[in-house]
Amino acid sequence: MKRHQVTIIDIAKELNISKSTVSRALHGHQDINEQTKKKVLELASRLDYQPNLLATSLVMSKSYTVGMVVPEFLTPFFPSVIMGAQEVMSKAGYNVMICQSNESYEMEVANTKALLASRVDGILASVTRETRNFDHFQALHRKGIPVVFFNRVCEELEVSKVIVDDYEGAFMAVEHLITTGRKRIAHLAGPDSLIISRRRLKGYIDALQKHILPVEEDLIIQYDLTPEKATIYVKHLLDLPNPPDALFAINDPTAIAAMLVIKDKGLRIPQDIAVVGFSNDPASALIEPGLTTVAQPVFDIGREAAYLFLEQVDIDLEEYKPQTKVLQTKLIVRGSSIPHAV
Amino acid sequence: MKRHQVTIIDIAKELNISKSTVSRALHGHQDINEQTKKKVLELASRLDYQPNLLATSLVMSKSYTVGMVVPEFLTPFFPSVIMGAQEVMSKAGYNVMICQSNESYEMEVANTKALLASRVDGILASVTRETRNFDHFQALHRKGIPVVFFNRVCEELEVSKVIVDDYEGAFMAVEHLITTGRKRIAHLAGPDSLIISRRRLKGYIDALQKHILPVEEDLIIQYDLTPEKATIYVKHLLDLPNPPDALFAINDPTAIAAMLVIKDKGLRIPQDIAVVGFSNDPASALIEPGLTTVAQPVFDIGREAAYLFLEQVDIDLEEYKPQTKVLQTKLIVRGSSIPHAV
DNA sequence: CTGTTAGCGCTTTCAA
DNA sequence: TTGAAAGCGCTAACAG
Repeated sequence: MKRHQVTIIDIAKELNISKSTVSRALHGHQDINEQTKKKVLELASRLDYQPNLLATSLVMSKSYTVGMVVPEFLTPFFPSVIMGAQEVMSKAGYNVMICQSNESYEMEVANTKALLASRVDGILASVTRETRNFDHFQALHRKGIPVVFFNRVCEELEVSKVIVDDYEGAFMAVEHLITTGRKRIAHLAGPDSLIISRRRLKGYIDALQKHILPVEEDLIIQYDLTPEKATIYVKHLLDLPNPPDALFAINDPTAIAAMLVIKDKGLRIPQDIAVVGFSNDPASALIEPGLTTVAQPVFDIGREAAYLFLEQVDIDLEEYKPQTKVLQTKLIVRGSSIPHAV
Repeated sequence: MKRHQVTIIDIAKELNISKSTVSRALHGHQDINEQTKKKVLELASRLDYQPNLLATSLVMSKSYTVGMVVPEFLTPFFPSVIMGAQEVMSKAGYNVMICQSNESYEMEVANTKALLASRVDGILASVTRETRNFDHFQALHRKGIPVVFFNRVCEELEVSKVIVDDYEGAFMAVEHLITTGRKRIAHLAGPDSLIISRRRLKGYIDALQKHILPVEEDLIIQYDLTPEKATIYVKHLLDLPNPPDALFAINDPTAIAAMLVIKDKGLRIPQDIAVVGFSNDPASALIEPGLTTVAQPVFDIGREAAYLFLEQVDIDLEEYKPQTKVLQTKLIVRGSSIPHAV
């Protein structure tokens, strides 16, 4: 159905010049007659000429496009990261192809394949909660395509990464609970496959130990981050013979799900049980009481990932030493941990 | 830096056959020797051959990619629509390129240009709150590239659209407020440029008139959907000598912003003032009291948009008659309009 | 069943 | 300053 789109050949014919000249005029090469250049530009805009990126990319072996694959984007966390990355990428003349794996390993693999087929110049990725095999990223890396992980990274791969100081954030959060008088702090943790889970868990444990509090196995629950499971496990924790007086959740959605269960049970937050999350999603300020949480510099995560890509895109694979940027977190105290706080 | 990626020529050389044969083997054409086919497939997978979509698209003048441009994706509304569209597009063998215009007209224009440069086969779009000129979409349409609008559509363009019954939704919402005893219902409306604003406003007015309630100019405020402005206008409404006893907001973010202002002022929701939103964002169930709102079938919006694209992609431009799908909304009653509701 | 050829739209030497 | 020619990776007639 498509009418033939305008090409440089159309312009060349119309002007009785060669397509090479048109190409040069369009790109403002130096050795070009001002007259012809002007004519070309005029005609191009009159015909609404749009360069065919497919053709350019093919001949240049460079698409000026990077792929971004995120596990979900219903929560504002990843969209914010994407916006940060887009900001710096578009300034650098790159397009960003956004893929969403929907927390499915298979989708993630399909996404990376599709991006590879589109010959992206690089990939910025955060893996799904079920990804345990990283061959698809390994393959990209072997093919010389820069990969930058952010947030949910793969430790084994020797590529650049941007993460936040999950350990420190978790430590602060739990220490805050301890110094405000909590004795039995439960932790609803993420799956062991995600490094962020392991690091936040470590922060939790170390904070307890620093303050000489016991680390109790049955107060630590690792789960797969599906919302329904969160509800089940929180109920389980509350029904314990000796229930916790505080809960540190791996992320805000988990914490919010927990708060709903707690309120539903008629328990008071924070009097009966305090809750702390991680991420500072906008929803954490809406719920009542406000959710105490660990804020991450979302836009910066995206920006830094983009910078790390740009640093390596035009240099030799061998010359590049992967880097890991660690961004700082910040504790946001609200009413879910301290009565009468905001 | 990029090592040369494996091509069909590499495979052909290795096997001492022609690249056409390789191409045929890869695509399972009928006239191909089972033996050679098997050898090709084996070698291809051994070398981790990935077809170059750029080349294929170029020669076929078809990219099997559609672009989606949305005004924002920090709120789950558009991401959900995207997921719906992605579901049907990927089943049909298409990739989806997601662009986010950040509510900026200029970004939107840039997005469409970039998609055109990537030679997408079609575009599914929802315009920004500031878009008043639609030449960029007009241009696509003239070039024979199918455009499907959803949610925030352009009425003037003769292309397919999917919308929800905004009028009906608004009418139901306001009628609900009236039948639960509200007399002075304010409306925080969207900008006049968006048809959804106009239709929801009309639903509001007609509901009032049906119930013989006056339509008061100073209870209707049109605004540009920026969060800060919402706050200002709600304060203004509350400070009126004769303040409203109910507020119907153009969407949930606006309604939630309003609730925060109202609570901040020490007024009770819904006793002093009832609030109703539009969209049924997840946050509307989290805030207290729960926000009464009009639910839209978000995934279906995306799915329908995708179907409308697929219907027209392979037929002649002249043969296709644009359609408008209107999906139904549903009123979700929560505590912000009725005491003791959920 | 397979190879040869042309061409998709573009950039880039190399000559003129 | 410009044109001719080659080639990016692939598909699709057209012969054989």
